Amino acid sequence: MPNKKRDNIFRAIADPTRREIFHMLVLASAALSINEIADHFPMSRQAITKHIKILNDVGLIDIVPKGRERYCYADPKPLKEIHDWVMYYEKFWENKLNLLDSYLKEKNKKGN
Amino acid sequence: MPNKKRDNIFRAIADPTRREIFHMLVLASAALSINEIADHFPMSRQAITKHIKILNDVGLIDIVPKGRERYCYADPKPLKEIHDWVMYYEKFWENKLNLLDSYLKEKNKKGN
DNA sequence: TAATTTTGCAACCATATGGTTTCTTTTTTA
DNA sequence: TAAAAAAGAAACCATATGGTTGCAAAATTA
Repeated sequence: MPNKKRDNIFRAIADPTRREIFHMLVLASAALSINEIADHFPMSRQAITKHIKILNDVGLIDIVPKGRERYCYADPKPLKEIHDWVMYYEKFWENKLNLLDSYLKEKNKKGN
Repeated sequence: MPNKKRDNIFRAIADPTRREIFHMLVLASAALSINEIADHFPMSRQAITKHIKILNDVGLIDIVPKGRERYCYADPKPLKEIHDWVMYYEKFWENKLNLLDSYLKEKNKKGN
């Protein structure tokens, strides 16, 4: 049973440029237009527009049109999906213990 | 300043098949060989081998060769990178408040 | 109204990605 | 020792991805 929504958000945050756009918007005290965002990146406005569309599709960015501009706002709520996924495994790294460690310890004890 | 290690782990978990392989190994009480893993998926052993290599490269899977087999263990520790990234934004979805919400509220108050 | 600004749309391109198949090597088992 | 099993290596393929450029449309400004 594939979780398309989950897949999409994992994909959305996999790209470093998209994470940077998102981060910029979280830090910004005001909303930023497409051009204002694009100005901070070494690539074309169109490339940024595509990234913004992907972020918007998964709900990480809200867009409010105003005149000829479109103002972008970060919305971190969808990250809860990632949060829930990753927290499931927390106990493992917290313990600093995993199956391999146990295996190697057991192996040493037996001396083979 | 690009964080290559971070980029790689985000990329590694972006693929649903890789997340499933990883999850299978976390749940497994014992280590699993490549073939044992591949048997659970509708694709070829070689495809699975490639996924395992990517997971191994970022440290999410440890591999212990034993005879002609290679046993795989999940190691969730590298997920701390994802955890740290996502936790930065937690306060936002916890608040159920974001810039857009504030903007719209403000807008309503002013009645324009 | 004419020029400028902001954006969208569409075509295009190179490379990355996720998959396949075939063959070889190494190890185990019969 | 011969056959079978596990895995790696390499070539190949279709599509996805991240980028580009050029042009059109809508809104704003001079």
